[in-house]
Amino acid sequence: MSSGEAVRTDFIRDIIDEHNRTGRFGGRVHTRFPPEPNGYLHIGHAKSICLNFGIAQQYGGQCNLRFDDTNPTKEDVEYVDSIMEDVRWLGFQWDGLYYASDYFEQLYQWAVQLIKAGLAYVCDQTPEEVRRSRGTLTAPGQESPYRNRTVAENLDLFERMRAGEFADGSRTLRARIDMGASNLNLRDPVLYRILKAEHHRTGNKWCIYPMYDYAHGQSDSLERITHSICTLEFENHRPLYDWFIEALGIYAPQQIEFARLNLTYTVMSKRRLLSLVQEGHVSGWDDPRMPTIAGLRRRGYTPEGLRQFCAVIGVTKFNSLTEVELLEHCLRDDLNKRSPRVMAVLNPLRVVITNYPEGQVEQLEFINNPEDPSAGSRQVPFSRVLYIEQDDFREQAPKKFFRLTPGGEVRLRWAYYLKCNEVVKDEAGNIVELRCTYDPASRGGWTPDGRKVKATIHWVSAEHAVAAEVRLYDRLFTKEDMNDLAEGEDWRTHLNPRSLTVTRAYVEPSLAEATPGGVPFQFERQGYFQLDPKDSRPGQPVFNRTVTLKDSWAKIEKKEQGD
RNA sequence: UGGCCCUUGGUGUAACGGUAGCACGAUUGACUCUGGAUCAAUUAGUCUAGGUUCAAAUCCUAGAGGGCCAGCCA
Repeated sequence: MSSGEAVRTDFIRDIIDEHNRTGRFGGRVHTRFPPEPNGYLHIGHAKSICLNFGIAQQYGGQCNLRFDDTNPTKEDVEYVDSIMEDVRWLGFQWDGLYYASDYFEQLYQWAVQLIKAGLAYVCDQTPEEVRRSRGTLTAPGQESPYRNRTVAENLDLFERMRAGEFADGSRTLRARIDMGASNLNLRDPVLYRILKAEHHRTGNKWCIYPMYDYAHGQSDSLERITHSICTLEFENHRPLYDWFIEALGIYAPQQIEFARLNLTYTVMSKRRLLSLVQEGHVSGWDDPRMPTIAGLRRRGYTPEGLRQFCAVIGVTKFNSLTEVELLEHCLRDDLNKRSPRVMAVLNPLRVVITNYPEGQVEQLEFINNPEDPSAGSRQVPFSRVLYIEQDDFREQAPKKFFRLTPGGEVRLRWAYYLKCNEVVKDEAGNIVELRCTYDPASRGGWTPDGRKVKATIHWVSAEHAVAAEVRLYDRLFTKEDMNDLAEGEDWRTHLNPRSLTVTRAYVEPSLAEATPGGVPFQFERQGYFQLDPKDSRPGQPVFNRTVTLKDSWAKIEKKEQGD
């Protein structure tokens, strides 16, 4: 972690400090990040990753990466690979790499131990019967008629479950706890179910698979995890987590729960993200509009920016909704320092400088990054025909608009003063060209008479420009809180139809040599852009807009129109 | 309806019985060859009601509001 990222304290670190004071774990700190490989990681996982790996770093401890792969019907190696890539890209390296499936045999032996202790039994109830006998939030459940089978019978049945003698769903192994418990997780939870499915790592070795509750705590225990940090929805599971550890008489980690990240204008549930991909609302898990790590990476987000964001949002038990503006702030803050400034005209308007000699080309010096003098400068060609941004010219200038207007003068960035003399239109009345004059004495952007212009606009030389595709992204959804939907309302109805805009842009010649994965660029006055790693081709660059620059003109214009 | 958890400006958080602070956002101004960046200022808060205490955002009780739980998902 770089030095700029402050280590904050939070209630979890407070608990760890307390444990260190009392010596509960002998001063040891060992966390783990335990994703299920059933989807791509998203920015909510980044919060968890930064928390778990960050704590390990801060306390001189360790952090494991463990795949919680106990449900073969939903998991896949594609996800395993993407998860490892994402964790590394975020800047973390795990100490131990494990899979819950590594522990299947041990978990089985522990189940036998529970059966022998009279704490688990094989149940023949159908899923429907189990549901009916579980009771409700207010009423206790009824005990299963199979609850009092003998140890010998349970042992025999459980062994035959493993041997594949029974059909999927026909039997389960259940813990013998309390059907009247107010915490429903304690009403004889299922430990093992029969699932004749091929597992991405163990193949067909097993046809019974442990449930999350039965596998997770014991996996933590085996890895000598000290602090098992998870999200709030597992709070009700902690008594069960502790029950297994206690019943088995094994090493006891401490589970601690925190609130997951929610962001405005996006969805974070794996189910919804999967739907977006499968239903084609986005191009894939790494679509730059997705809140996935892969999507954010492709869009141009940096690990530093993401880590800073995770540091700034903090960790609490309060179910919050973080404004996406905070994320964007963290990104701009990082990008601003490191991005070379370049010229790109997104919506080109042709400008002919009538008093500039035909065929003449000048090389003008551009500062690469005013924030970073060591970034140096470069040469950019200037000639008689340029492209400027359509938005930078208004035939009828609104109030407070001080870019180019008929008869008005602006500065071309690092070049000359430019005055508009004539507007050329097509039959339909569209502006197709501006005929302008420049002031030869203003070379470099200053005039000897010291007269001022109110605006500086960007441009590219038409003859030298490189055509590029530029993809502009907006929020994926138009609704701020996607967890706050009306009864029966389909979340898809809030998809933003304008979340992607593609433009045919002209960029300065130096960008022809840009390579994917290289430095991010700031297109002056527009935003930060990164080459698309999938669709960009040499000579045919495709740029993704990572985030816009703050645009105070847009704000003024909106306000003026509102008045 | 039962259990568990949560509640500090618009948003995210800090304050560990003793001055309610920071960041984002918003607004205003300064500066500027990016209407960018930077800098400065302003804005705005302890869910309610009781109680304990010299003193409560903090402890207690009740209420209100929110979250999670009735998968052989995690």
